Amino acid sequence: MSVAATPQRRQPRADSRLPRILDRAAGLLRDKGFHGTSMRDIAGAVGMLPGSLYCHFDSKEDLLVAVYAEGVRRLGAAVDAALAPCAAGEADACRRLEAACVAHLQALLDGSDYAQFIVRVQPVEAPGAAPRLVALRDGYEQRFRELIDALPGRARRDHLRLLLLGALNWVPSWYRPGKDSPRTIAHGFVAILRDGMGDSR
Amino acid sequence: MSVAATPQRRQPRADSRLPRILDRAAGLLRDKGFHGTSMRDIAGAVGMLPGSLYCHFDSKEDLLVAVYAEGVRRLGAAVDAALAPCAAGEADACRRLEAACVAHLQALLDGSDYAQFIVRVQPVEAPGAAPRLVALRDGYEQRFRELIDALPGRARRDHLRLLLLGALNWVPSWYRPGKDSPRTIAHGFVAILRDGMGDSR
Amino acid sequence: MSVAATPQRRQPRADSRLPRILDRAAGLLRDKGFHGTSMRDIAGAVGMLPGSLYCHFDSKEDLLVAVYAEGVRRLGAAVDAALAPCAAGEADACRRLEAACVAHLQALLDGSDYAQFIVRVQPVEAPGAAPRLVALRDGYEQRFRELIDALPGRARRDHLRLLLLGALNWVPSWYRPGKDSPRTIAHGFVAILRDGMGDSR
Amino acid sequence: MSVAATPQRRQPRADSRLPRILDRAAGLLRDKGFHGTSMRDIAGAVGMLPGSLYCHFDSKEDLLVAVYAEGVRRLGAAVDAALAPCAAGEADACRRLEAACVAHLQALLDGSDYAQFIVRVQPVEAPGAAPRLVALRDGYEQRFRELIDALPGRARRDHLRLLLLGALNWVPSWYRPGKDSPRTIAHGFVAILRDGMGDSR
DNA sequence: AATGAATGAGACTTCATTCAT
DNA sequence: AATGAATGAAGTCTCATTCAT
Repeated sequence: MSVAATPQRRQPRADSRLPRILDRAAGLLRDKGFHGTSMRDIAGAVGMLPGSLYCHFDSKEDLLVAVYAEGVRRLGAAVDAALAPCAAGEADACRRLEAACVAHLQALLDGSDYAQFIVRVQPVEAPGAAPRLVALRDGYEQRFRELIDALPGRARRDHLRLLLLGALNWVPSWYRPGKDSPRTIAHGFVAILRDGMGDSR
Repeated sequence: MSVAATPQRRQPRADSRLPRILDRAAGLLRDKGFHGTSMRDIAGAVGMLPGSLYCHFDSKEDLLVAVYAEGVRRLGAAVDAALAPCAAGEADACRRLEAACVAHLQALLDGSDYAQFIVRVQPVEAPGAAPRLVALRDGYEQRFRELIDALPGRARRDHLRLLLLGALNWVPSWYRPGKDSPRTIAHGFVAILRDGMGDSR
Repeated sequence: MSVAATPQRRQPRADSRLPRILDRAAGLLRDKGFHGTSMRDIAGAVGMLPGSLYCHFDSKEDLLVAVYAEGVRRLGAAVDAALAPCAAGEADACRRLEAACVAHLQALLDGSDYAQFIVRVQPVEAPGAAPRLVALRDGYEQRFRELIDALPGRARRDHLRLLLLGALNWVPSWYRPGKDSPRTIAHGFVAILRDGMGDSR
Repeated sequence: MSVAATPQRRQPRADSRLPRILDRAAGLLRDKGFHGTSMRDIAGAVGMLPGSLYCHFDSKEDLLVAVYAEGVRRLGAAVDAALAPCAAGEADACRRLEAACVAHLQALLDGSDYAQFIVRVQPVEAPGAAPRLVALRDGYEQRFRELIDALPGRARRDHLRLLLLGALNWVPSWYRPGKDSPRTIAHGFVAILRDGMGDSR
């Protein structure tokens, strides 16, 4: 009786340069956008030849999706970690939202290149990748959907969520380090939403 | 013999193709961004050859600035027109802001391609044009600075302005025609800011 | 009453390099085939840069079609010239066919690069161009269809035509200059077809 | 204790993938030519990686020669099998040629990919392999040289052979299955050569 | 015998821009 | 104001091939 055919290993080698590729690509894509970043740029930043990138990705759009997925994974992990200490009882709903916003904004402003890359690159720029990017983004934003649904109050949920996420995601376009910290900004935004403009202290 | 010497006109000829160039460029730049839109694309959309664009602009970045300037001019005019009926007394501050937001958002969602182009193209994409783009944008946003400074309430003015403008400018990335109208969304956002989430009706 | 808008001239400039491009491309394509000849090769042979070829053709396949069309034009003209002196009466049918075969084979062996290029490049090599190539080739071969239909005898017309054209077009793959001349070969082939192998003198 | 020392087998292992490589390569090379077929294509068709092909061949040209040799072997075997029943007496010379032509054309049209590959790929496409390819092809065509030398009649032997083989090899470029069978075409061609066009029945 | 990653060259094509006409 | 042709660089991607594992 023969042994079953041993499956050929499909797992990457230990010294794979793929993580480095994703990291550098995230930074370049954040700075210069999808069309402004060339495969040559990315390869050069990792110290490979442009063609070598195609050992890891079938196309530039596939590379974009891979970076996006890694970014969403990290951003989601950061928010989940910030939420972990707080229980999910309704009494804490507002505090939980605030914690998530702080984590989101910190990732966006202080963190690695991934978060800014995610809010900068518009799916429409890469038509072949757009559906996958939108799905990834939706998966992440589901967290905020649930947090906001758990809030008390009578404001329309969708308006609240879109107002908040839009405002947060727009911050990198005017943020300058050294003034208000991400935490301060996030607190300020949530306070305005909680109390309205007349009563924020 | 001619009638009284006609002063030489300084305004462009009636059949100039420049306005058409700006219009088409606005649409293409909105859809595909600065690096994603080629001079060839723009020329083709107007029915000229790429080289002919250089009769009107010295470079692609100059063209970008020209489109941006025209867009800011239109957007500013739309907001100014919306504000004209309301006096500037403090009593109306909140209503004036709301009118401006509605105009801004309508231009962004219903209007021509210019407004979306302006909120989509990031100055950083075109380094040589960035300072001029930022100056133009700031000139437009000055209106909101003044409107918000005129508001009563204790909330931080800069937080309020950045929260509001960020949220508004982010709308095109999720807006789908046929659901809430731009007016409804603008009202909703301003209501949340005015009253906080607990009390919006 | 205004004059009609003068149509903008679309005709090429007098010193166009397009004919040279076609000539050089024909030679290279004949020698190395479609996939074996690069745009770089062609551009280099004309003394231009690769990208400059795209002023004249939208793609490599379009260039191929242009060379093919020119080749078919020349080949057709050569055969037509050879047929011009002979009247089209049935009595001459066999002589007319012979004249056409001689002209075809001379073009194929002595003539410019175009004819050999045509019989060497298979339409299937360039899928996007294949239908156009086949149409061009059919247009040329129509001459032989008519010549053979005009022959007396009971042999199947299609077999005769395909036998003859196939044999002629295959000649370049074994022909060596200095032995039998194209004229001699053509005469020999036609004689065999006319008389059968037992009686050719 | 083992039975009489088994001589070490020199023949390839039963599970070798080499035959499959040759088969798939023949099909791809027939369809797309030497330059149009990549090592990646071939590897992919066999389910291996491109580099793995170099376990079997030192270069792409060597692979080409191997496929060509296998094709010539098969084609020769088919013709030899068709000739086997007929004795080699002069009385049968014409019938023997006809049998060989039928076998050749059947292999070319109905058979595996090898025969079409052989008549399609021109030795000149792969300079490093050309001499070997020509030698292999000549070895095969020697059969037809002898068959035609054995014919009665006064027609030039070389013209006859080249006319016939050229016409046969050109058939795949116009053949469409469903109309005349390979056998019918071969019979038609040989009849024309035997009797001339005036008398074919 | 085969893999997965990499190489270095080169593929086709497009880019912004120039310039004589 | 516009054209048509050209430039030189750069774009994404594929090529045959190598090699440690």
